[in-house]
Amino acid sequence: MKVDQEHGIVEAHLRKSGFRWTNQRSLIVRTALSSHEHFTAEQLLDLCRRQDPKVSRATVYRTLTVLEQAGFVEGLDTGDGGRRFEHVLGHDHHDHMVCLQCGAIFEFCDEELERRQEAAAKRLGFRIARHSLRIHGTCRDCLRAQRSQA
Amino acid sequence: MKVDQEHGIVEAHLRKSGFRWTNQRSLIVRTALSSHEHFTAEQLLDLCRRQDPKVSRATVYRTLTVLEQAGFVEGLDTGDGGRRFEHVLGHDHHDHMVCLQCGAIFEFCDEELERRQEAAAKRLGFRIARHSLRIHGTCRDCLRAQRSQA
DNA sequence: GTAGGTGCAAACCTTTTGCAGCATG
DNA sequence: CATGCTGCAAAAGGTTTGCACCTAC
Repeated sequence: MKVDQEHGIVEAHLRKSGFRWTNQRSLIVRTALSSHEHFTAEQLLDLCRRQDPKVSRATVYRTLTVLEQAGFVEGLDTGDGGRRFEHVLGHDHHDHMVCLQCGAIFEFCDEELERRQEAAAKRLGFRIARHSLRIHGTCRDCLRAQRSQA
Repeated sequence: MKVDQEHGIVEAHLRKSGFRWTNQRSLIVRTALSSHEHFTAEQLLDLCRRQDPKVSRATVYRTLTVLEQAGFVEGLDTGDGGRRFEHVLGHDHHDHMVCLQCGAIFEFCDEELERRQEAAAKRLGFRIARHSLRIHGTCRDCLRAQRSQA
């Protein structure tokens, strides 16, 4: 199964980087990889606790930090002070549109956008580590709902 | 002076929108307009308190909300849970590169980037309210410092 | 055996809110 | 003079940290 394979990749990478591979990390990684949504730290904690009720919040946060630095997970600000995470393994890079009405997140991708960002960075002598393009607005469904109400 | 003029524009707009024009709002707006940096709410509070030590934190936040909704100010997540604001009056829209080493923020602008975002939104039937493109990485100066150290 | 990781609870930081009093229109 | 705004202090929400114990290597 895909999750098992990716789980193995993460394990190998973290071990090679000198991290210990604990039961908690294994569980958190597996849970994150199985989660196809954009999840909050709190949601991930809940999911993990279904398997092992005594996983601590701190460990989930600490593990998310490790995973984010290793590049397996990406966090994106939701604009209201919170963050959502998504795993990146096996996904192509994409950007996000966030509906301010219903909170839905849509993914999209545009190669040209990427290229122009790189060009802009080069112009300034800046080395890109990551980038985040978020478009906030109203999604098709909410627009439709608004119109039918009016 | 430019700040006075912009201050007048904000005042007129808010009055017209049914908001009251209080001493506090006047002070906060003037201070924000005079601040050419990307400031945090707390920094703005400090600056205001130099003029009037009893301005409250709540009023600064409430005023920032009003200004943001009116489109005079834009907030951007710093990725660490905080936000920085900038005033928008008289500035063209631009995006940001944030140096992860030194925290410096660089502005850049690319019309084609804007157009392609609009095209992507149109494809999904999404109406854009605002968007935020942040590129994280290492700035020219920090890269140079790294190299000279090595 | 010894780093490094974990769980707990408390601390932290930024932002929001309830409420009584005040000032604007 | 009524409503909207302010200041205060407390609450809220998300995340981090100190510390004693535990466990992978």
